[in-house]
Amino acid sequence: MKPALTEQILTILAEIPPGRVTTYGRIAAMTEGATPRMVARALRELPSGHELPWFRVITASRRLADHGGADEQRRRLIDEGVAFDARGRVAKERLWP
DNA sequence: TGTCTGACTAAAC
DNA sequence: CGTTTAGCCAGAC
Repeated sequence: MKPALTEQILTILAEIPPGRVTTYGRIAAMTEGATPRMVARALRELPSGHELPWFRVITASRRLADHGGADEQRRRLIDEGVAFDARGRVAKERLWP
């Protein structure tokens, strides 16, 4: 039987390479039926202490989603070498896959 | 069961 | 490029 959507989402999340990013919609499309909102929910529900790269998930317009951890997210991406342009967008070459 | 909400998106201006 | 709008669908109440 197919794994729960949440499990599929987290499995995909764990495969995003360092220095690369992907979008809510792309992750959703890789699962068997999840929607971008479900991906967002899955990230929000992540327990603290996990080691999944939640900060490598951005919006379809390649900006950071609006949430409380956006500042930390931007910092961690920059630490990995992901740059933001003057309008706060990530270069599309950084998209994974 | 009905209504509201949200770490989203695509389309229309 | 920005703002708005409708669609989306699983949780919380």
